Amino acid sequence: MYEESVRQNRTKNHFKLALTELIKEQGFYSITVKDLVEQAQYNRSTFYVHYHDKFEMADDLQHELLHGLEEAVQLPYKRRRTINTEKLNTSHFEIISYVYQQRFYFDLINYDDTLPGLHRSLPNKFLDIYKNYFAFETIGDQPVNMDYFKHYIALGFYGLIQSWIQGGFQESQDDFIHEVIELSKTHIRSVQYIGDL
Amino acid sequence: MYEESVRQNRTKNHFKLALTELIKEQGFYSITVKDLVEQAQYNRSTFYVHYHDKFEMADDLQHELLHGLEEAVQLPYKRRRTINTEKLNTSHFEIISYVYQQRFYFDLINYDDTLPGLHRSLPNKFLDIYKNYFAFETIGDQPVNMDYFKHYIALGFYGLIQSWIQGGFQESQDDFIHEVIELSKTHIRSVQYIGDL
DNA sequence: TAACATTTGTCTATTGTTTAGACAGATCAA
DNA sequence: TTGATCTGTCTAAACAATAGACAAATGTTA
Repeated sequence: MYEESVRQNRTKNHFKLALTELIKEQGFYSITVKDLVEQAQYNRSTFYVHYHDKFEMADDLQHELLHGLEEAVQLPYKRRRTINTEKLNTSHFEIISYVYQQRFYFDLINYDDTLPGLHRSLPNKFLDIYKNYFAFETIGDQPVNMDYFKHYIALGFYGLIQSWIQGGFQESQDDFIHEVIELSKTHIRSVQYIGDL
Repeated sequence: MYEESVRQNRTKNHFKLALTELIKEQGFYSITVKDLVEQAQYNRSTFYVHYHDKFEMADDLQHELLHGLEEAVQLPYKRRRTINTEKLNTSHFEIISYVYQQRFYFDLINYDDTLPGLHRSLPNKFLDIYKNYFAFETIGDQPVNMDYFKHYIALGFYGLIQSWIQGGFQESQDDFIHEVIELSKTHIRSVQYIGDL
């Protein structure tokens, strides 16, 4: 496994930024490598040093974003917020924080001709996270189909994030968190993060 | 006069970004070169390749911003907005556009311990611009002290920009432009841009 | 104020990224 | 079908970024 140097990452980040800008302007499909290097202000050779083609690059960006979400969930409690977390666990804050911090990129879900596969992979990542990192307790003794339940919760949370993104992040991060808490009080009362047990 | 390469400018921009972030975090005075290179993720040697010290760098950033304002005024009419410009000339739109586009940097006026001299140089630049690029017609036949008048108009416009910045750009660019137009209807009816004559 | 630690500014040699330019083949548009 | 543009690959050369050392200046603490 090769480590990527700081310099290489810097260059790749410039390309990712350029790609995102161009997707918003003209859509993914019509973008050429020439467009990319002009936007990013690099030589065409430089692009090929880092990527084989624009699809590899799009994958790289997409994986980075999805991986970032997963990492956010696993963050230790250092960065815990000074907010009443009675009903919402820390991981949810970290996810929201990460999305907001990377909002320029997550904004890509507002476009149709965007990172290939993003519209499927992003909700799927939320599902994954709920499957792998969260445990639930049922309230009362009525039996629940846990698989359905996780789908329900995961996609519900994704829906909230989605509407926040689609609204152009009108609400501040803190306002949004409060909204989510209010909603969770009525609907996801039983969520428990494994790390909390 | 040496031309700076694209690569050099890219590096300098990273440093300028880092400087701005650090000013907002800890103020200008206490920033060391070490802090800067850590924030910008460069080697300390690299900093000294581009700048003699942090003051030279701060000057560079400050001049870039002021110069950008002046260039905005001189922009041709290509980028003219599709808005009713009856009462406000194109240059005002360009200034507002530039400030918004560079809002991360102009935000620096909200800090006390910031780019040295910025709190004087910025309003002065507005004055300069009014002196050098705008001509006025007096309405009616009462004589007006033109020097006073330009100070009045220039600082007034700066005040509007300032409160927009200080409010964290709450209003959208278009909303703000409309506000300015409304105000200008009552107060700066006689402004004429030389290029418009 | 003495001792210690940190930061500064300058310098060299080395590393490694970015570059220009060429090429044949693929794709696009008229 | 022709001409134009874009692709992917490859070189050698240009150049920016780096590690590391140094003496001097500055800051900190006892």
